[in-house]
Amino acid sequence: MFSSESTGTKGERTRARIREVALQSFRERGYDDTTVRLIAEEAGVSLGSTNYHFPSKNHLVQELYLEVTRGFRETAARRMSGTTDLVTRLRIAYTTGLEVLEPYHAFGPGFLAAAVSPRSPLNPLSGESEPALAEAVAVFREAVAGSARHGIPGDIAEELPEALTVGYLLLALFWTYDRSEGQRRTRRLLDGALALLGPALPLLRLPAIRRPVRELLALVAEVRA
Amino acid sequence: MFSSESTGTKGERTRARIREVALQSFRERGYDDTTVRLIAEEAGVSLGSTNYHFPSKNHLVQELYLEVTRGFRETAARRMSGTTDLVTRLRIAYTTGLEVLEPYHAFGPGFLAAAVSPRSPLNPLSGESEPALAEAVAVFREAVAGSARHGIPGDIAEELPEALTVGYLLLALFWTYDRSEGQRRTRRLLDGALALLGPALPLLRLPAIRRPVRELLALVAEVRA
DNA sequence: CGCAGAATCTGAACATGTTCAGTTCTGAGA
DNA sequence: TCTCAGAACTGAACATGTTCAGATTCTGCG
Repeated sequence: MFSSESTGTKGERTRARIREVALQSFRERGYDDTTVRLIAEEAGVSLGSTNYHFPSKNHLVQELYLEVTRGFRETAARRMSGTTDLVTRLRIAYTTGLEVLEPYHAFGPGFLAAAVSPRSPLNPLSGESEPALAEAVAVFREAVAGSARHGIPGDIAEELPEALTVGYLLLALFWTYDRSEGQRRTRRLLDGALALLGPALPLLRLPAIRRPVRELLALVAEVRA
Repeated sequence: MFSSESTGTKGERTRARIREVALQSFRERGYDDTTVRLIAEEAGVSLGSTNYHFPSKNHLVQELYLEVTRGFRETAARRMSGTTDLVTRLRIAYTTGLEVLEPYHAFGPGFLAAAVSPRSPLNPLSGESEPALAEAVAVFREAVAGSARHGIPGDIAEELPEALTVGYLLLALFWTYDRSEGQRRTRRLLDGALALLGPALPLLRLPAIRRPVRELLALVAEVRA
């Protein structure tokens, strides 16, 4: 509520008001039921005004992304500070990542449909989402950086944060589809993957494993919309 | 062109004509530039008529799916018949899967956006896509069934085809994002994954590996929109 | 053949995101 | 205080997918 206070130019205030009304509506009504006309009405501006401040409806969701990923980063960083074990830190990162998405699960499909197209500015991998994506990558970079004795070869460790972030996006994709109570299945998927990570890490010392893994990580890390 | 011949009831003929015009347009113009009004005009029917025969635009893409996956199954089956090595068979299956998608790469984003939402009938994992998905699962079931001495524990082999199909969908997702010439990067991703599969298969005999893998496969195999 | 009911078809109307030509307002400098 | 360029805003118009009440055509039966 404070951000729509009377600070900045008139334009900035209007923009903030639209932003706030939109985010509130996305949270309450989801993506589809939040129409641009509704936002305009609740913000007390005309239809055209929303498009003056935000080029498209998707740009408004972008603002939501940013808010969510910022919370992600802060919470995850705080929680990870207690341990230096890589797998444990990753578990915290992923679990927190699912937690911040929680309030939006009911609306997952709507957001997902708008988000997944490579052309959409809403796509987490698109250039316009870069700030939000950067927050997520930072979480995993910290997760890796703060861990000790994980014995991961340097060249692989370097690509890891980006690849782990893609992993988070895939986990979120699974989560969107997951209709089990409390998204229990997604948790199990995460548990299984992490359980595999422990025994698998030492294998990275074998060239027959390390070489393809490095190649895969590089490809995945570079994926961009 | 034969399917719009004068066979069946009048309704069936109109339906076939609409279907044909739509598929042709999807191939030429992609998803977005194929408007329902355009289809109606080219098929010589009214706007409402298309919605009488196909409840929505997405249902028309469903028809395209089916045609593509049928080609996928036929071609893959023919090509796999020469070998019994699991990894080789999988390579053939996945490579063929990418090949049948080839003509649509330019329009990937449009189709993808329409397809990915769990609510969309267009979603490969939705109930309405079941026939198309079944064709794909059949490809991978055959790939596994026709291979010899792969040494995969029975309980895991059972879930494998469904999980491999999800793998194909993810590969297609990566492919959609892949803007490298001829989607070279996707091929490399596939190569890397398959290179990992060879050395990894024997590890399935270790309980610490097998247990989480089985859990993961089960979760992934059951994913439905 | 004639007719009733079902199948098929029609086009206007609606909701929604987006565009844009034009209008109003704001604030810095004279 | 006055001016005016640019910022901010407006609402009509457009494109598109979908819906629906009604018109038209077809089909089988007497």
